[in-house]
This record gives sequence, structure tokens and C-alpha cells, in this order.
Amino acid sequence: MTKSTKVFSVGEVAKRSGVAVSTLHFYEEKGLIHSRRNTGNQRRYQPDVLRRVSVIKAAQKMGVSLSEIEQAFATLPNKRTPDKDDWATLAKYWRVLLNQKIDYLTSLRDSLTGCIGCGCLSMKHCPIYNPDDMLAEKGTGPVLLDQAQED
Amino acid sequence: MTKSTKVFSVGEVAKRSGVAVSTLHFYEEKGLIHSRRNTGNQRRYQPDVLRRVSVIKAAQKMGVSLSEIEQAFATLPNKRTPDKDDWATLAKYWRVLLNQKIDYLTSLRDSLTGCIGCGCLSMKHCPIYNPDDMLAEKGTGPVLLDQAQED
DNA sequence: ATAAAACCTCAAGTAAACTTGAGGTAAAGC
DNA sequence: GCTTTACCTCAAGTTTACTTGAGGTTTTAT
Repeated sequence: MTKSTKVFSVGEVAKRSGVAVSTLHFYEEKGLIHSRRNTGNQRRYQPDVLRRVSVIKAAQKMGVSLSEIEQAFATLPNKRTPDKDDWATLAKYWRVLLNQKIDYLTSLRDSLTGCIGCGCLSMKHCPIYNPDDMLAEKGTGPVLLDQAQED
Repeated sequence: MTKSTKVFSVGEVAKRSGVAVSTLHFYEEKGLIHSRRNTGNQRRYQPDVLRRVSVIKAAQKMGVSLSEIEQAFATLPNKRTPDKDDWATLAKYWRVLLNQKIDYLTSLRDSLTGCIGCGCLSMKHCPIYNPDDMLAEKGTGPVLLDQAQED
């Protein structure tokens, strides 16, 4: 079996993945992607870096932070190039997170008009006032609003 | 009709709304909330500030930035205290946004395992690689990935 | 009447996720 | 061979959304 030896320069990866060169440097510094150097000290990337970058971008779209992505990537094999199953495992994990996020936003949507629009602000079951936030990025905790409001 | 004259100190608002005093100062500086001052130059808030803060928090949970919240608040009446209908209008506007967000996350979820898990990375219809991002916070635009990937 | 708690302003610090710039080297095109 | 383009490193700047701290005043409780 002939191993593919195609490698990319940082500029090529930038073009193909749609992120800036500086971002690739940054991701490398953070340990999210890796490169070898050629004789002239320039970065040379294996093709799988494209998948990594895509996954980073996808995860960010779901609201996952870079450090969380880093943690998730840490579960990937580091001795070999991650394969289909490795990525599928990651995907499965994030799917749960996405489901939670979707559920949360849905409940927020469904109570939005009612809660914001109505006069009552001492809600017991409204996610706007009672965030059981697995999701609030750095939630400040539950809120206590009483009947002070009377517009 | 007796007008309610109840006002709150910044500390009271902080306690009732669950945000820090410094955050209230900050929101005021940003023009998101307003206060009068007493003779000793201390902030005194009308009760409706509590609703405002709650709405800010709710909007943030949906992923709306403070400046977008500011824009939305700008549509509220500034001569009178916003009423039920004013807030309902806001809520209706954000509901659309929430729906888009939910739809996007749903499509992301539904293609997550397939796209990340499979070998193909030159997807045409996958939101992971083809973000028609009304949602990506500051999207870098569409991504061009070709068949370079072959793990 | 005093001490403690709450408030005030303004400047500076923090974290995340990058970008920009300076000063210099390597590779590619003609 | 020379010039333009791409890279390199490292430091510093940017934005968002706040927090922390210093130095000083006002309220509140005893």
C-alpha cells in the first residue's frame, strides 16, 4: 500500500479550510492542530489537518469553546491518524450537547413571548427566569425575582 | 390611581436580578438600563429595570450580543415605561432568531455524525462544511474543501 | 456619634479567540 | 539571479462582557 505523502503549506491549508494563516498558527500554539517543518522551517501539514479544522469550526458553531475542543481532541489517538470511528465517537459526544442546546433554546423560544410579554415576573417554571443552565456558558446561577414588578 | 413610587438601590437590584453591582454599572454605561440619582448621588432604579435585566439575560442565553440587545431596546418607547405589548414585540422579533438558531443547530446535529464520522470531506450539502451562516457569529464565509482528504 | 456596610468614580485587569505589525528568511516565478 | 510572494517569530493590539481595585463619600445600624 502506497502511503500518500501529500502535505500542505500553511497558506494552502488556510485557503482550503477558510481560516486565516494567523488562526492556524494560533490553533497550533493551542495544540489543536500539528505540523512538521520542512528544511526551511516552514510548516507542512498532513491532509487530516483539514478535518481537524473543519471539526473545530463545526464545534464552535455549536458553541463549544476551544478549550473544550482541545479536551475532546485529547480523546483522539495521538499515535495514529484518527479514523472514521474516532471521529464518530467525538460526534456522538457532541450530539448530546447539541440536543441539550436545542432543547434549551426550544423551551426558551416557547416561553419567550409569554414570559417577556406578560406582566408576571415571578415565574416559577420559565427558563428565562429559572435557568437550569447546563447551557449558560458561565451561568450566574438562578435568579430571584419577586413581585416588585408592576407595570 | 396612586403611582407606585418604589425604587431600588443598586444593591437591591443586584440581589433581585442576580447580576453583580458592577454589571449594573456596566449596563448603565452601555445604555441598556437607566437610573436616577438621590441627593447623595446614589443610583435609584424604577422597578422595570428588573424586567430589562431579565430580558438582557434571556437574550444573552439565545446568543444575542449586548449591542444587538441595545438595538432592540432602542425600539422600545423612551417616553414611557415599556408595557406588555412593547415587550411582546421584542419577543416576537427574537423568536424568529431563536427559530433560525434552532433550525441551524438541528441541521448541524443531524449531519454531525455522518459528516464528521464518514470519510468524505468534500460535502456539498453539509452545514458543517457549508455554513449558510445567518448564525455564525462572525462567520469567515464558506469553506472550500476538496478531495485532498483521504484517511 | 460612630463604625460598618453600601455606594461613588475611574482606571486597569481578565478571558477568549483571534488579528496586526515589525523585522527577517525561504521559496517561486520569470 | 533577482524580485515578489509566502513564511517565520514574537509582541502587542482588538472585541466582548465584565471584574477588581484604589481612594473617597453616604447610609444604616447600634
